[in-house]
Order: sequence, then C-alpha cells, then structure tokens
Amino acid sequence: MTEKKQAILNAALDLFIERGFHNTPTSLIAKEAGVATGTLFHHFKNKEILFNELYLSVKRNMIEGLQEGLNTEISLLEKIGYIWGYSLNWLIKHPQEFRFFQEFGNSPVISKITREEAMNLFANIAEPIIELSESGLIKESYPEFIMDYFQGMMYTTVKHFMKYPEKFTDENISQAFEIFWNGLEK
Amino acid sequence: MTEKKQAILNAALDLFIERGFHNTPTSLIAKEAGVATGTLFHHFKNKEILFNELYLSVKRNMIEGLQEGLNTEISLLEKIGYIWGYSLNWLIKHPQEFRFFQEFGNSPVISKITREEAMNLFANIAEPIIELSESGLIKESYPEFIMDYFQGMMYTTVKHFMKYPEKFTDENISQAFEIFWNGLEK
Amino acid sequence: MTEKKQAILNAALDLFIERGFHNTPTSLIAKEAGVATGTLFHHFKNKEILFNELYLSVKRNMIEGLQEGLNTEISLLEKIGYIWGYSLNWLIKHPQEFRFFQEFGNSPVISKITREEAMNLFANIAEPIIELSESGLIKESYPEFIMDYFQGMMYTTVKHFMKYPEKFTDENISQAFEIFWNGLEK
Amino acid sequence: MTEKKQAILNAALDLFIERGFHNTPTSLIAKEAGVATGTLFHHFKNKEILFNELYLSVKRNMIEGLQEGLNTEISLLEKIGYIWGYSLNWLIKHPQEFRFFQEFGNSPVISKITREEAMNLFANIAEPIIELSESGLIKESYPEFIMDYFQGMMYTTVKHFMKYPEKFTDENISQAFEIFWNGLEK
DNA sequence: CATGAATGAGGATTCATTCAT
DNA sequence: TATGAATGAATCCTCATTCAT
Repeated sequence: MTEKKQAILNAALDLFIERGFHNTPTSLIAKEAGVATGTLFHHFKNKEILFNELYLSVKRNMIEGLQEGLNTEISLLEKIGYIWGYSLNWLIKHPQEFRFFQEFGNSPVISKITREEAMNLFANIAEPIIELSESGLIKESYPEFIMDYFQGMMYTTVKHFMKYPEKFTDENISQAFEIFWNGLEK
Repeated sequence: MTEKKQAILNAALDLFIERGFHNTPTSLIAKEAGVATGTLFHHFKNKEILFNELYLSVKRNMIEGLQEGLNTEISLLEKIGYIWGYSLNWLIKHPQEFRFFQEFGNSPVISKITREEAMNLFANIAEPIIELSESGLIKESYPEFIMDYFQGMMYTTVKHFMKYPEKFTDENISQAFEIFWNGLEK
Repeated sequence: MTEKKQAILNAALDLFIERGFHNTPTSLIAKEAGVATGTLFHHFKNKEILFNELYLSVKRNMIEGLQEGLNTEISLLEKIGYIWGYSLNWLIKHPQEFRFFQEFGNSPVISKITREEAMNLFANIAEPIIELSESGLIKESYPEFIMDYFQGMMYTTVKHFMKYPEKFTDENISQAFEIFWNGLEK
Repeated sequence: MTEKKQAILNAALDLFIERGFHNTPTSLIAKEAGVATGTLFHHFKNKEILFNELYLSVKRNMIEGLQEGLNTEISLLEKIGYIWGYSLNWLIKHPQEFRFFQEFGNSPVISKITREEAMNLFANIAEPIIELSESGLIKESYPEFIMDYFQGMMYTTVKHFMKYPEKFTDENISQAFEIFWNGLEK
C-alpha cells in the first residue's frame, strides 16, 4: 500500500464518521490526506469503492490480533472471555473505528461482496460463540440469538464507556462482563 | 396538520430510512408525497427542519400509549416489565420507525433543541428505570449504566427479532426479558 | 415549447457545429442561451438527450415545407425535381443545419430510436425516389443505390456551393441537376 | 518508426473513428497499444500532434500505390479511370481509413500546416482531373466543380458499397463509374 | 526509451431553495 | 395554500500532461 493511499484511507475514516458518507466531498478527503483529487481516484475507482475498501481495512485491523490469541489451546470459556476482553479493549482504544462500525454497519453503500468478505474474516471468531450456545453451559437458546446478544452487549458496553469515560474502571468492566454472563447462565 | 403535510412526513420517513438524509432529494420526497416541490417548502422552512419535525413526530407517536399505562398505581417491577413489553411490541410493529431511530439517533442533523424536547418526552418513562438502580433490587450499579443497559438490550432484542421474524414467539420474548433481568439480579 | 428551451436548442446547434459534441460544455450552451446551467438540465435530462432532441427538431424544420408541396398531383419527374430544388435551397439557406447533418449524421450519440423517428419523417419523401428506380425512366438499378446517389449528389452540390458561394448561380444550379440526371438517364 | 510508435498510431486510428477525438482518452490509446501513458507522450508531444501525424500517415498510405500507376504514359481518360478504380478499391479495402477521412476531413483539430502537406501529396493526382475539365471532353464546367464532383461521387459510391457489401459486384462497380461519367459527358 | 503515479483544471449533473403565477 | 420553472453553487469524476525512476 502506497503512503498516499494509506493517507487517503485515514482521512476518509475520520471524515465519514464526522459527516457521513454523502456529506463528505471527495475533494475534502483528498485535501485532508494532503493529495490532489485526481490521486484519490487514481487509487480508488470511485467514492463507493473507497468506502468499501475502508470498511474491509478497518475490519482487518480489528481482527488481526484477535486471531492469534485464539490459536492457543484454551477452554471454551476462556476463549469467550478472551474475545470479549480483546474486542472491548480494541474498540475502546479505537473510538473512531467503533463509531465507524456503528454508523455504517448497515449502510447500503457496503456491497454484498464486501459484506461477504467481512463475514469470512470473522468466521473462526464466531465459532466459539456458536459452540457456546450448544455447549449446555448456558440457558437453552439458539445460536443466532447468542451471537446477536454477544455483539449487542459488547456494543452497548463500549458505547456506555465511551459516553462516560470516567466510568471505565476495572471494576465496572468486570461488572459488565458479569452482567452479560449472568444473563446467560442457567 | 394538513393532509399534505402529513403525506410529506410519511414519505420522508420511508425515504430517509431507505436512502439516508443527504441522499434523499427534497424533490423526491415531494414526488412520493404527491405534492409539488414548492409545497414542501411551504410547510417546512427547509430540509433540516422537516427532518427535525419528523424526528419529534415519531418520538411522540411511540410515547403516546406508553404514558397512559404508567399513570396507574403499579409496583416498580411491574412498571419496568410494562415499559419493556410495550416498547418491544411497538418497535416490532413499527419497523420503519425503529430503523429511523437506529440510523438517526446520533445524526448531527438533529438539533440540540430537538434533542432536548425529545428528552423531556421521555422524562417520566426514564424515571422508573432510574429508580430501579437505586432500589436495592438489583446488583449495585449506577443509573447511567442501567439506563444504557436497558436501552441496549431492548434494541438488541428488537433488532434480533427483526432479523429472524420466525423466532418472534412468546417463549423467546420471555427468554429475552429473562436474560435482561438475570443479568441485573443480585 | 418554452422560450428558454428554444434558446437552448438554438445555442446548442451553433456550438455543436463549431466545436463538436464532446468539446462543447453544457455550461457554454447555457451561457450562450442566456440561461442558468440548471435550466438546461431542467428541460433536457442530459446532454445526449439534448443532442437527440436537437437532431429531430432540425429534421422536422427541414421537412415541414417539403411535405406540403408533395401533396399536390404532379408527375413523378416533377416530384423529383421539386424535392431536389426544395432541399438544395433549404440547405443553402440553412448552412448551419447543413453542417449539422454532415458532421453528425453518423454520430453514435444519435440513438437508434431517434434514428427511427427521423426515418419515419422522411418516409413519403423517399417514396418518389424509390418509385423512380422502378419506373423504367432511368438506367436499370436498385432503389438503395438511387437513394444514396440522390443524397450523395445533393450533399456534394450543396457542399460545393457553400465552398464557392460566388458560383451559386441559376446556371450552375441547373447544370448540377443536369449532371445528376444525365448520370441516371438511359 | 519504432514498433511502439506504430502500435500507438494503429490503436489511435481505431479509437478515434469509434469514439471521436475528444471522447478518446490518451490513456485508452496507450492501453490499446500496449504501452504506458508516458510512452505515448514520448513519441508525440501532445494529443493534437498525434492526431495530425496520424492524418498524414493515413493519407500517405493511400497515395503510395496511386502515384506509381500514374507515372506511365497513358491517355487522360485512362488516367481518370485508373484513379477512380484505384481509389475505390483502396477505400473499400481500408474501411477504417475511409471512415477516418469522412469523420475528420473537416475537423478543426487538423492544423493548417497538416492540411497543406496533405494537399501537396495529392498534387499530381488532382492534375489529370483538373486537366479533364479543360479538355473539351466533357460538358463545359469549371475545375473546382469537377474536382468536388469527382470526390463526391467517389465517397458516395464507397459509402454505398460499405453499407451494402453484398452489392459490391463488378457489374455494380462499372455502373457506378458509368453514372459518374454519363453525368459529365456532353 | 519506457514507465505509471501524481496532478488539478474542467465538465456533466444534482439539488436545496426561491418566486411569480 | 399550491405550483413547478428557474437558479447556480456544489460535487463526482475525467483526462491531458509531467516527472522521478
């Protein structure tokens, strides 16, 4: 990846979050990235493609570290805890990326293909969560709900700590996981 | 409210959801509403004001029935259950409105004043939830978290049932509330 | 037709001829027509549609008078002579329109539908010429050639007189028709 | 001429015909020619110069063979017939080149200098035709008209045979010349 | 000679808003 | 109230040309 291409992605992330997709001129992205307008279109065929590439790039960044931690031999519960902890931390440390997911997770600008590629990235992260729903360790339920509940609680928690940064203490973090887990327990 | 004004609000709701604020031309709203472009600006000084009025109108519609049910003398727990049940039902029955809140809850187009007005509408609905956090009935926590947790679980649940309509059974609804509640219980 | 719409067509005719389709900015057309850019797109959905409407409009103008003269009962030869004379005169008196046909007769910007509509306009003008090829009055040939020969000679002649206006005398006009006709005669 | 330079000219010919001068990006020409954009500007200072060089190159190709055949001692009439036959054949066998002349013969992109150079190439081909007009062999007329008539009939004929390839038979070819000649004969 | 990333001026089109009817 | 033609600033994108490698 060229330096300029990366600069464009960085500028685009900030601007799309702050102003939304349709309210962010490509000229502004280029300006913030310190390149000419033409350069933007040299690297990304059009604005939509830029957006889709950005989406995948952010997803990849988030997953990168997660993958590695899961390769070790640990129990299912430990895996769940690890995924929760890692994700929570990563999202809190990357507030822009978190807002990006929140705002654009359902955006029609993201193409089917991009969505599929993103799904594939998450395949082996989703696995332990699905496994959990079938493990007998928790209330009887179905995988789709557990998956959505996990993600929902995660987002709710991050959003909360982002709104009240002073509440982001070890104690409150533990409590959040506890609430999540107590909800599921038999 | 004139018939035409209402038609404009109805058309705007659908279009804003489907296409986003900045990607929805006022001309298209007018067309879908069956009025001339000029007519739209006759009723709403500009696009932003139309959006803000729409936001408040949707909020009011949701609260309307909720208020009444809370006026009776019932226990705190019953109130919480009532709010949860009513909201869940209303949102599921009004999917467009739900999507509207999801997409635009954080939109910068909503003015401070509009946001305050909306807050006021929810004042006595928020009350029981805040009371709960101080009631000793649940894990020790602070009101802001309980509030966000309530809303987060609610949205998570509705979103889930919207994605999997066939899962929207009495049993699963109860289970969702149970999970929410178990999470909080001491 | 609005006054402004007509002004746009007039300006477009001159500019397209002088500069070609792709080298004529819509902004310039609007400027020459004395209207705002937006007005141009209010009347013509896009540049190509403007071009196609212009093409048809010019064709219609040329045919208008021609049609009437053919409705009378005159011999085949007289009809041919009339068509030749009328067309030659009209084209010489409308040099811009002539150049327009020359430059853009084969332009890929003209859509199939436009081409068909134009053909229909010429249906009963083409008729006598086709009839001629089957009349036995001339060398044995086939209609398609006679048609192309007629048009080719017409264009050649007009082009010539346009290049050398001082040669545009009654005598030379007669001679041109004579050459055309001698070529065909048995 | 380098291989690459020739490849650029070949690609340019096809693309200019198909899309017109202003609608043909230099990047596309380079791509079709299998070279880098920079390479194109290495061989031709700019797009206009490329176009002018292409024009002259095509003219030269057409004339090449014609010149030789005229150097022999034959009668005026034979010369005329030879020019007609050779040109007709060459144009039919080089349809792209023919379309190129048709479309761009009057293009303002061709510079005065280029136009003069092209004229010079045709000097001794034009000679017999001009001589014809003064020979007394044909109707009394003036050289400019004979010249234009010759070229007009030639183009008309080629165009016709290109539109109806199945009509391109020896018989029809003779007839075309006959019509051309009968038109002129006293 | 050859390359292709980078440039930025230019052009087609859109759209919120106005205003005369 | 209602209309829709008119406006022109704003935006996405293209493309001839340059230049460092």
